[in-house]
Amino acid sequence: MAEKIKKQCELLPLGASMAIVTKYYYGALSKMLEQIDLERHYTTLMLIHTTKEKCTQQYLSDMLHVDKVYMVHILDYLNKKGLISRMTNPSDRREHLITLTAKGKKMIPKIEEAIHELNCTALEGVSKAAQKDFWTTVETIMNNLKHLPVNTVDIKIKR
Amino acid sequence: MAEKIKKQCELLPLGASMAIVTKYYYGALSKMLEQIDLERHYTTLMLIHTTKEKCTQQYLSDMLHVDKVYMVHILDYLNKKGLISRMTNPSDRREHLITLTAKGKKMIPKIEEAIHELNCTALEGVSKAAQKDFWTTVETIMNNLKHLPVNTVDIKIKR
DNA sequence: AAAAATAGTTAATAAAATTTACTATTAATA
DNA sequence: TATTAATAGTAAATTTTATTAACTATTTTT
Repeated sequence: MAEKIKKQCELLPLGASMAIVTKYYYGALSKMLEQIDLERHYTTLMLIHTTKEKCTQQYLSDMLHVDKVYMVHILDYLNKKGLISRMTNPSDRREHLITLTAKGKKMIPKIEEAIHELNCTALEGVSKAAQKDFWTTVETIMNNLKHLPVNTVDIKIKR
Repeated sequence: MAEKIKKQCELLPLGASMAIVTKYYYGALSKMLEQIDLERHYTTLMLIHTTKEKCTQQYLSDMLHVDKVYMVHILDYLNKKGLISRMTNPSDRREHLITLTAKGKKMIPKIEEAIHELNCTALEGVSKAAQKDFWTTVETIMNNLKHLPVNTVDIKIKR
């Protein structure tokens, strides 16, 4: 009978490798950006900058897969730094539209540059074709995992 | 002059995508394993099981890229659950060798199965060749980022 | 023998994330 | 149209994850 050989990467959680890459990446990014007056939440700031959509807090939460409660905290932080402002959407007063302040906009190029540079560093030695395949696989993985049940049960209590 | 077109994935941190995959993955894994009496740190337990190396706390910290201080906390948790034991290495009494208890060993198959299943789910629709390329790229990224300076300065004070 | 390095721990703190319960507003529906 | 349900965001409390500094014990280096 043939031995059933399992590779290390099949047995260790795929998520573990992703977590390690994430740690390395953000560790390096915050080191690269230590000269600017912002220690955290570069990604949120960049998303506010790059999005063409109506930028509500819920939108940011959905895009970054962060709970809206924590998003409040992130935006409070960015707001305290004077980088963003919240404005009630007059056509739907539940929504707060998030925009960059002048100070926030001024900070974008440096962050943009650091991200671009770090992305390039990370993918050094990976051919353009392999990079494309990599992103395709990442997207497939996301789609495969997206709709699996998770442990955050949301029981509605009838009052 | 040619426009310099930047793709979304070039501007948004690569780490952001990795973070999202990580979240999805562990969310699904802990859902799959909600029937066992262990809510966290599946990866650490699996690594203790799979490693052929001398399994010290420092080794686990290095492999999972978790600070040794936090590793103490993780192992305290696993120990409280009765899944691991610590034993001083007689040939180097600084080291504590970590092993699974009988209870710990008994838990492995279910975790192993869940990880294998979830890894397969995650990579569904990705050809074997593309999977191999994916892992190669992940490893390249890790190596490219591994030695970059990070923000955790470690100043030794002369006494 | 003294100094430096390594493995692990403790306590304190900070950051990230979650839970529950809430207000305000809009959409659905009976 | 009045009630109910859903959505967007907030507040407070708590838990989990991670970091920092200071420490003991042991081994290695000089």
